[in-house]
Amino acid sequence: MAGTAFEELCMLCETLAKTPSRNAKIELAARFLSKLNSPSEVSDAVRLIIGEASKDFTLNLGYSHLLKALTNITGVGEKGFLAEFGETGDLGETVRRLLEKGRRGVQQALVFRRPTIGEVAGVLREIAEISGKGAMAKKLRILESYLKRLTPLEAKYFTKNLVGEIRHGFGEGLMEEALASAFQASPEAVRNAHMVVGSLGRVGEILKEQGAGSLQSFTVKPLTPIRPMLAEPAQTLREALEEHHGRTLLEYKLDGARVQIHKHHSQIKIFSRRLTEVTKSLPEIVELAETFRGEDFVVDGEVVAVDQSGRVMPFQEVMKRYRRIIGVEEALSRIPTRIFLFDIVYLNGEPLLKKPLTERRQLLEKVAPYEFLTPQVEASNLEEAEAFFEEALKAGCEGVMAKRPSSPYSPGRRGKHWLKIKRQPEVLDLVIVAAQYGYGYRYRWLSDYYLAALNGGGGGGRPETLPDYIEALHGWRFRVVGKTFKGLTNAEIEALTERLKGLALETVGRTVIVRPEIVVEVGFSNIQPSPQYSCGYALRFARILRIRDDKKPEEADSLDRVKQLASKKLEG
DNA sequence: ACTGATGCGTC
DNA sequence: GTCGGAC
DNA sequence: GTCCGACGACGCATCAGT
Repeated sequence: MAGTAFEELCMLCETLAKTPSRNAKIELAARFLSKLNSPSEVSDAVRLIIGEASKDFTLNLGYSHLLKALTNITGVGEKGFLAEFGETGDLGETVRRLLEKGRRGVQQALVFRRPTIGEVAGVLREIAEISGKGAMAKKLRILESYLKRLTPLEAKYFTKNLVGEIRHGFGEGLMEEALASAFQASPEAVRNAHMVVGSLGRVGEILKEQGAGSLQSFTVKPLTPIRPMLAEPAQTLREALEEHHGRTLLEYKLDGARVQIHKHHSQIKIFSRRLTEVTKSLPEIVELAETFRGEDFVVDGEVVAVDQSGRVMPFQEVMKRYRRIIGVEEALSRIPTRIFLFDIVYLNGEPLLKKPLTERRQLLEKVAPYEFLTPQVEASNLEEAEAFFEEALKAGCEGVMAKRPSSPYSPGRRGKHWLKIKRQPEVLDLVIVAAQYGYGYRYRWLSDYYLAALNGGGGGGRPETLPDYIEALHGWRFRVVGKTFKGLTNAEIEALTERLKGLALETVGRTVIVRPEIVVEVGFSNIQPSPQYSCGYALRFARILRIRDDKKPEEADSLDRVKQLASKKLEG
């Protein structure tokens, strides 16, 4: 049977982008999916529609290579490219327009038979599989020749899949619904299968091949990762207690990396939050898991870096271990890690997803020694909760988790069963020294802001990076400590854009350097040592709390204050 | 053998 | 990871 | 309540260029 044209999928996506109603989107996608010919076509289509393809296999092609390829095809330089990009803020749309202008793309495309969905997915897969010496050149050659044979519309969605920005408001959540509708399955069954299988494309394939009934058999099993359960943010402990009807289980929220440890007979595998395998990076955790009781299990936890005395180290430290595959042995002794387990979802042949948390915790305690469990208490009033929260902060945590005692383990879902309560953000008053035009729906606005502290002296070398250049232009009176795009409403961003344009000093690419006049109150979770900013510090999770029109730039916080806060944290 | 650019995955 | 906004 | 899109800093791996 002939495959379905990729062009049809592109037209669906165009329609999805124009359709605001979620139900209508689901209906459109479902109708499309149910028309497809084969399991593999459903799989490919699902991936290409929601941009799962670029996540499923790593292409190692991004903005720069795309620009190179496009320049080779159409002769447009970076300037022309940026000019066109500035019109829409969308890479895929930019490619479409440039090809249309060039005409060459169109005419070439007419020579060829229209590619099918399967062929397009195949090309992406082919690009992903290239590695080794000369890989980038090879990837570029394929990209170029393929862009040439595509129509502008096809090239638009090919590009979107390449860079992983589909931007039609139709993501995983709605695709689950669409698959359910297309193949007469219940959304819960599809969701459940997705949690266990990890890839929606694969779920679609199974649905087409074996029908809705086959989804029932999907459940957690060792050595196959499942999506980890997630938590929803909550502001206060009081809120958490109320949500959980006056009784909640509190746990340390450690600042590390999520791990899922599987044991099957003697084999151990460790998976990350996004289900990539990190077993090789954490040999000491593997060794430890071998000593746990139980033939088969799947446990969930957080791995953190610790110092020689066992104190929890900052997040950056654990990242030096987490995905390392070169020099693991050397790093092993330099940066020891420690595991804190908080859940178990499978034990000796039995899935535990539906069992209440309290029961799972009891089983976990039988599998792993106490010292490897995340500290947990039951709190039934605010005093108990607050005491535990303080204790958690003293131990170097970001805050606590509050979990409903009766809750099941819902893989991949974020809900009120698990709440995370972080400590209050720290606050600084900083100056906006430059701003960058946004992407997607924010492309017309200066939506991303360079934040700077007053300089007490220092700096003044030769500018090497854009932040350096900004600082130099301001006579090194300010030092950039981070960037943020968060915290303002669209209306505020729009208004701020106008103000900033009025303060413009110089434009570099999509960045506008401005007179340092606007002071903003910035909330953040942490100050980290920065290899990127020449002042040596950077804010983590910065967001604007409010614009401080009552403050002059001279009244902003100083870099010295930043340093003080950073060192206080280390002692804390 | 080393460095810088680029991409990806962690939070 | 956080945030605002749309459904 | 749920989903989506817009983007932050950082560390590691890989590849290209020298």
